[in-house]
Amino acid sequence: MATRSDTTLAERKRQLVAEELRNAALMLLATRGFDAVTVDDIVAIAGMSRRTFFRYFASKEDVVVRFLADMGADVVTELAARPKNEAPSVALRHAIWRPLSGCADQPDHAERSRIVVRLILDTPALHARWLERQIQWRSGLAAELAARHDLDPSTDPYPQMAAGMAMLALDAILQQWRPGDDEHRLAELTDRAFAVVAPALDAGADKRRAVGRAPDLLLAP
Amino acid sequence: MATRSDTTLAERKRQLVAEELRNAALMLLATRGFDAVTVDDIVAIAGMSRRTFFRYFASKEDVVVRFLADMGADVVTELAARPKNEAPSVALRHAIWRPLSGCADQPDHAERSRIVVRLILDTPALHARWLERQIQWRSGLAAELAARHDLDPSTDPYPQMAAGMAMLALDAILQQWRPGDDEHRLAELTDRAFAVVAPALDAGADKRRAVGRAPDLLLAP
DNA sequence: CACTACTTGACACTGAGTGCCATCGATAGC
DNA sequence: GCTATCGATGGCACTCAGTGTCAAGTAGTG
Repeated sequence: MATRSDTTLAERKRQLVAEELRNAALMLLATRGFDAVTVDDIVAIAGMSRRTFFRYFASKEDVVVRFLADMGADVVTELAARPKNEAPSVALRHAIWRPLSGCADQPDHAERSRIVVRLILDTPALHARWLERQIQWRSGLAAELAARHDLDPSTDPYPQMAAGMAMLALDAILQQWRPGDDEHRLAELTDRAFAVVAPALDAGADKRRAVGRAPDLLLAP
Repeated sequence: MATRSDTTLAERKRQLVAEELRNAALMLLATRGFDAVTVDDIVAIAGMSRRTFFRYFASKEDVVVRFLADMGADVVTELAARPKNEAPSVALRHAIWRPLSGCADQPDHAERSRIVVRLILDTPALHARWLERQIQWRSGLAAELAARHDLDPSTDPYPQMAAGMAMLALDAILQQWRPGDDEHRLAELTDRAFAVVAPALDAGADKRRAVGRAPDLLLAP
């Protein structure tokens, strides 16, 4: 039996080590830039061996991306918790907002997150891994959306694309996140981003949606 | 002065070498899988040195991704060529369709392309690079869209997100591309994917679009 | 104390990617 | 016809990411 809820002593020790490594990594990467830092540099600061680093993180990119990766699970669970009759644009907007509000409430934690976001968006290698993560979330969101609206995800492109539009909104928000932005400003960015995709999100969720009215189809009707 | 248009002899020789390397690479990668093939394997088949490979391709991923990368430029130029008053959903649909129809007209070339697409979508490392490329196209498309509709891309999230939606559609199309699909089937997939995002594409392009009607905003009006 | 499970560090190894230099072949100028 | 030059190539050595393996240390448990 575990001593407390589900975190054993060993578990907490592991998290401590991981956090130590992450702190050292983020500090170096944010100041010197991604390519100018080697794993040896990181473990030298953290006072551990190179091998230990790779026991905790799958790659150098992983340290950075995982810092924001927990967001993904939050988004999916938040979407699942939204009322079933809610419009997709509203449910997804609140789902995306969940981790953002979590970032924004403590200013120091928010600033740290913002710096990591900038590092990711400005470093091609990190950006690629970040998008890879997003795809996993997208699949989770798509499955949830398909269930909510009783759609077949293997034939209907709506769930995947709706989830993708939520990710586009997230990207747009993070892209415009400026230093010193408070929670109010982030909420404003979120509302604006979702205003763009909302028409598609809400038009497509309905099974009896009107197709074929589109002009100039590649396939003549 | 060049002997013919803009391709010198040396230029054509370079392209020939690149094609030889690409053929060897694609053949091996498609049969054995991405991780099971080393660059040494590739150059052994192509009969060249390891060093030469990296003079033509920036990375192992690059060989595969560049095979489809020329699509990007086509899409942007096609969008620029569409009539200025055309609805965004129509213009973008035809822009995306351009490289797809180019793929689909010769069955053998189409099948080769389809296999490469599957390899990319099924290999995480390749998928990440593929998305990295898409980001570049997205910026190009966004710039073109901003110009078409006289929007300021630094403040208005529409151009970037609209370009992103076009990429989502492209992803959905490629994801559903099955063996033996002819041009007609690809056109059908394209129409269906764009039917999903069209409402947002066409609602957002208009400067005087209605915002604030969205229910349950994060910011109370 | 002995046993077990887990973590760590050290070493060696593969493979990607880069810098450097010697060489070869084609072309231009004498 | 000879040579200087330029670009492409190959070979070599190097850095760095990432992995497998093994020995040692450090808990908890009987």
